[in-house]
Amino acid sequence: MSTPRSDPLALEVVDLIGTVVARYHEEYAEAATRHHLTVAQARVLALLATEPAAMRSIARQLRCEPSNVTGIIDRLEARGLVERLPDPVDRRVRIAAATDEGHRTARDLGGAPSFAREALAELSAEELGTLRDLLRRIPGCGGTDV
Amino acid sequence: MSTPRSDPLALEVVDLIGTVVARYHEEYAEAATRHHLTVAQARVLALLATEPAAMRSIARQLRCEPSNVTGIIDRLEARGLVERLPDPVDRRVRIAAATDEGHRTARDLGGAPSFAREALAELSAEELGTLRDLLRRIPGCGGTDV
DNA sequence: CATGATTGTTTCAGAAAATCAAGCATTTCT
DNA sequence: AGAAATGCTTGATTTTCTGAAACAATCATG
Repeated sequence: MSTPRSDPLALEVVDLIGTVVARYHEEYAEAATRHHLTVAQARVLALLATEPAAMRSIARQLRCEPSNVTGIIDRLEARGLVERLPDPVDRRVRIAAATDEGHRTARDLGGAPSFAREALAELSAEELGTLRDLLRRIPGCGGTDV
Repeated sequence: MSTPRSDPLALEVVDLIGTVVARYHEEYAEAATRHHLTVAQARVLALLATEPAAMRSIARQLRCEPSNVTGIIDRLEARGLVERLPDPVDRRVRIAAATDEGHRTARDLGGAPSFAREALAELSAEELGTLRDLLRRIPGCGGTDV
C-alpha cells in the first residue's frame, strides 16, 4: 500500500535524491570539462559509445528537438569523436557512431563506473542490494526506455 | 568496510540513480515549461523562494560564473518574479529576492513536494526510512552545503 | 503506380545559457 | 592613504535549445 507522500520523511528523501542528482551532475560536468567537452556533448558521446544511433533516436533520448542534435553532432564530428554513417535500410536516416577516438574519450570520461566507485564506496553489497530494490520501486525506473 | 565498487550490482544501482536523475530533471523541465520558465530560471527561482541570496552566492550554488547569474536574474526581474535589493552591510552586494508573485510561481512549480508525492508513492514509511539511511551514507550527501 | 501524407534530417532565425576578459565601485589590508 | 581584493555588471563569443520551413526519401492508398 501507499499513503499520499507529503510527509517530512518523504521530503527528506527527495532532498537527498536532489543532492545525489547534484553530485552526479557535478562530477559529470567536471569530467567533461577535463576533456574540453560540454555536458551536452559528453552526454551524447556516452550515449553513442554504448551503441550508434540515428539522429532522431538521440533527440528522443535527450528529449530535445532533432535540430538541436544536429549542432551537437556537428561539433563532435568536427573533433573526430563521432561520424555520421548512412543507414543501409532507410536513406533518409543518418546514424551517428563514436569513432575509435570517441570510444577512447568516452571511456576516459568515466561516467557510471567512476560514480559507482566513488559514491557507493561506503555501502556493503547487502546494502547495495537493498538500495537497488528500493530504487526499482520508483515508478518509471523499471523499464529501460519510455 | 567497503570494497572497491566496480561490480555489476554497484553499476546497476548507479544506473538506477541515473534513471531517477533523468526523471527528476524531466519533471522539473516540464513544470518549468508549464510556467514559461527555462530550467535555469526555475532553478534560481526555487532557490530564491527558500531564501534571498547575493548574486555571488547564487553563482556558487549553481556552480557557474557570476556573469551568468546576472542574465538569469535580469530576465526573472523583468517578469516581476524577483527583485534586486541592496545589502545593508556591503554596498557592493546585491541581494536577489523572490517577489510575492515569485513565491507564488515557485510554489506552483511543485518541485520537491510533487516529486515526493509522485515518485515515492509506492514506498511505505519504513522503506522510506531505509532509503533515507542508505542515501545519507553516500559521501557528500550528509551536510547541507559543501 | 501515381499522388499525398508522413518521416528524418538539416538549415535558419532567434532566445537563453554559459564562459572569459575587462571595467567600476566598494571594501579590506597594510 | 594606497594597494589589493571582492562583488557585480558589461561586452564579445560559443553552445544549447526551440520552432518554422525546406528537402529528400519512404509509406499508404486509392
